[in-house]
Amino acid sequence: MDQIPPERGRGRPRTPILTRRRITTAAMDLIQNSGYRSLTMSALANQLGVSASALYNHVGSKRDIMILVQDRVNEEIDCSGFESEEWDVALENWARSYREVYSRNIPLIPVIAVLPVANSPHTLVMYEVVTAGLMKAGWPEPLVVNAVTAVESLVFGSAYDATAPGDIFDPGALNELAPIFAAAVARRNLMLVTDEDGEEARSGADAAFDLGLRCLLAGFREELRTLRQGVAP
Amino acid sequence: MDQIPPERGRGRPRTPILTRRRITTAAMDLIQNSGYRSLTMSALANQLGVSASALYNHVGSKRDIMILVQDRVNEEIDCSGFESEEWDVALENWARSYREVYSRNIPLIPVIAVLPVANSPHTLVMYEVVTAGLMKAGWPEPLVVNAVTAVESLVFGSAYDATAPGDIFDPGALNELAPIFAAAVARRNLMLVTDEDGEEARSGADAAFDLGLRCLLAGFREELRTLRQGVAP
DNA sequence: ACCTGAACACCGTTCAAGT
DNA sequence: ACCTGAACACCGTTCAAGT
Repeated sequence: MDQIPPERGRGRPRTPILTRRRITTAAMDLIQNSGYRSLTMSALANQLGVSASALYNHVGSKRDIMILVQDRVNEEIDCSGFESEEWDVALENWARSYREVYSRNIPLIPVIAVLPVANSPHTLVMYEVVTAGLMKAGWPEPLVVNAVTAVESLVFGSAYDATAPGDIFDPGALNELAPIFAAAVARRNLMLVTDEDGEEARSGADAAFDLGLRCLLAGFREELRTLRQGVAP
Repeated sequence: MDQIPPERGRGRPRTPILTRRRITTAAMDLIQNSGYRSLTMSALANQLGVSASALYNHVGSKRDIMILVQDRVNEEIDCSGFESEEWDVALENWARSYREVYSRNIPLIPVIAVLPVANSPHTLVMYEVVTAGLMKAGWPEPLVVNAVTAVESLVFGSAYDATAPGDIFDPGALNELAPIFAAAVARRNLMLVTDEDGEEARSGADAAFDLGLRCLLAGFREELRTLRQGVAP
């Protein structure tokens, strides 16, 4: 089936030093060790023992590398709940894992959010698992993609939030511009440390995500119930 | 009350060419006319008839300018619903306006999402209106900030989504990796053009945001109802 | 086909020098 | 105090030249 490609020219074929796989792995290592800020074409080339211009024999741009990284990162998202759990529990677990992964990979969000899913195999497999799980649970086919997208939107927004400084809502010197808001922020912060069942203090971002996800899922359940009763047009 | 500041040195005080206000306005003009990509320090300086280094007498960095722009952009968000409407209707209108504004200002999202609200007067006023509206409607004080944050997270994620290409979910050549997902995407697309009450085709991103916002608000209403009945610990 | 090294066209930012 | 002009330390990307 696989034919040995005909050799063009006279030289023997040489095994290339670089492959897209190796470039992706090196990029992941670099990110893991020194963060996205240090992922530059020359740093990446240096890590691979190669000159920066050599990378352009295998990828078209730095954005291409981000896309490769993104597909690999999506493998870390846990979809296992859809095998055994109820759809709403599975969806919640998936959303939590999704948020955790992207709060560690914030610079990927502008990339993935606008990126066609074609050519991203692991991403597609993830969507397949989630879609199949929802449809098996009786979700109507035309709504599934919208529901998944809505959860993703909440996840991306919340991932940003998770990386924000804890005092992001402190009004500071402009306190008198927003007294009611300032009081609510203070009350929220108090709540976070003295949570009834909480030995451990949660962050405001976590509490907001918890509330949002819980209410979104409650709304989903209600939506499904309404649709099943059948609404006459 | 306002005293004329004492003159230091011998020179008479000169009126500066540049102010933070003027810089912000020029930045907004530049963005409006040629987009965020063309907002560079030298282009901005050029627009103001000044050299790039002069800007650093008034702002510490380009990020500072983004923050000034962001506070001005937030003025465009419509909060008027909280004056007259029910809290859920007002919150929905606010979220829709918020998303519309930020889908035109995507590059601000990474800035605002992580930005302390202090020193952003218009942003604070917005939060004040929303918070006051929710609390007047009976929302418990410790939950208000979390609810607002959850809506914002959905809004930011959906704003990204709104700028994505329409065929973002087409599996392309990897179709066989995700057959169930591919079918659901096709079915969704069909739904969009043949919507029962829709003369006008909506985008998938709009449909997803509609579903997400509707369900989130339904969940909020249920949460409030439950809290009002009082749950004994 | 694949890699090197030099060069290009930008960035944001700094700083001595002027007034 | 505020602006200029030159310079700095980077970026991603291109391209002729080598093998």
